[in-house]
Amino acid sequence: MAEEKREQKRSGKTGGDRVAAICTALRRAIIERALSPGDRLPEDSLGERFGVSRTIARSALGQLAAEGLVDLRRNRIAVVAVPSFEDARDIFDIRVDLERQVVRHLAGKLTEAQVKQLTAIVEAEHQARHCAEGISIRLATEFHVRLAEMTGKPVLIRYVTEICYRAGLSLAVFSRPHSSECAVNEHLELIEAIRTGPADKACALMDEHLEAVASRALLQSSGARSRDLMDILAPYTE
Amino acid sequence: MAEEKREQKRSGKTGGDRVAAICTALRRAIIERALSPGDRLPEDSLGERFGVSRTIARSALGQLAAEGLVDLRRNRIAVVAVPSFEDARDIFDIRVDLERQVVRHLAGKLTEAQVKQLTAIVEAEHQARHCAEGISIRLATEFHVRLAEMTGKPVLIRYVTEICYRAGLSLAVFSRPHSSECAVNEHLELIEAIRTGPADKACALMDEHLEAVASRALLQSSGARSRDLMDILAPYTE
DNA sequence: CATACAAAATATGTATGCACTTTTGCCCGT
DNA sequence: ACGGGCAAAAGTGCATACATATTTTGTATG
Repeated sequence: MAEEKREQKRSGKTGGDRVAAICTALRRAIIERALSPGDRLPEDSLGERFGVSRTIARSALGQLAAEGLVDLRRNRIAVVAVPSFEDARDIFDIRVDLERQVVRHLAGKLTEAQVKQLTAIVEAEHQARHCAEGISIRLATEFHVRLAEMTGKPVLIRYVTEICYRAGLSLAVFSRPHSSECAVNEHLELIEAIRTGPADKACALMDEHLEAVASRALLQSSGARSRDLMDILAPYTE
Repeated sequence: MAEEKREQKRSGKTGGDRVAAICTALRRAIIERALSPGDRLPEDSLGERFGVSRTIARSALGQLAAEGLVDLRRNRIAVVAVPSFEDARDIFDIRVDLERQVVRHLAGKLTEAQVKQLTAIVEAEHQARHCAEGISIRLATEFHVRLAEMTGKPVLIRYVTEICYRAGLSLAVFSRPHSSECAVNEHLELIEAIRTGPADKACALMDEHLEAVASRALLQSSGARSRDLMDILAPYTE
């Protein structure tokens, strides 16, 4: 028992955790807005689509529900979660705290390779800016997740990642298209501040950035685009 | 199959979620230290114990793994998680931020009934102090969870609850017996500060309290009681 | 023509069976 | 005795079957 052997047999065939694969796919579909809040996720369909049984699909849904991305009610079809306005506000409040910790741990300690990696993401973000809305949003999220990963702290990574995805989902509910796209410049400034600046300065910038993202979406949108079919169709009823 | 239907007969068949029931039971067993970090949790045994099939037990384990209380590795028996020292530190760092938010939202806004409810918990904590170590720890955790619940913010409640349980588990690994028991007085002071005091004052007290709990355990223990069998047995190898 | 109601179609909840993996423990060669 | 290896036991991974719950569809009726 003195030694641990790496059992990395996960290539394609069996073994590679299929539940995790489905979770990853769904997370991405959600963050890219291929799936919208409220969209139905029947176990059968998922299983068929991913070539697994309901058992696996169900397990993946359970996992995503634990992450707050999916709403799971007894005997009911799972749906992509629909965060309330209050949820969105709370999610961003927590996000600010968590990411401040990330910045504090990283300030002045980024390696050259890390800076390059982050810059590459922002670059991709910039390129996807006009053609692919969904991709752009995913990359913006990935920027923050990567940042967290650079702390090397598993617990922090996990919570930041989860809260970032939930924030992205919240924005899908409350933000108008394109409202968060000026974030590209802010991301570049963040990299610079974290690389060079003192921790306090960098933290402040991150706070500012996140508050800006939240404000652009949460405050501007006059209290949520009501997803209720009745309200949506109101203007069309003659 | 054994003909035993020992429990779980609530509301006939449609039973309130049995997975959740098992999760609750296990969480409590862990926080009360009836289960220790590293203890094995075979699906069969759990299923038999709770009168359900492996399917349900497995699902519960998945849920707890998502909460960081259980370690789940492929083809291996699930075990109660064993947080590393770094994990424990990170968990407490995050906890401080989250609970500061709780206090900020609650400061000066506690109702009479809420104060009474909290006081009752601390009272029970005090009584359990000498006879039942596990119960005392659970009540201390419950105090913080209840506090979070009083914000009425589902997202915050969820994260605080989870992090409190993980913190409790961490203490099970790193703290010596009885090291966190003077917390009773601190809890009483907290109630008072939140009830009357300004938000900043109350937040500071909460920070202080949590840092104290963490310090008593994490710093005092000379760098973690290494759970590695090799190190543990070092003094015994004659 | 709108509504109520019944029944098919659809989906979830859970147990169980089988294949595969890990662990345990025994047996044998040295 | 001691260690190595092999086979049984124990445990997980996953699909499937069946019971139950929900949703939709179809139809009869006031």
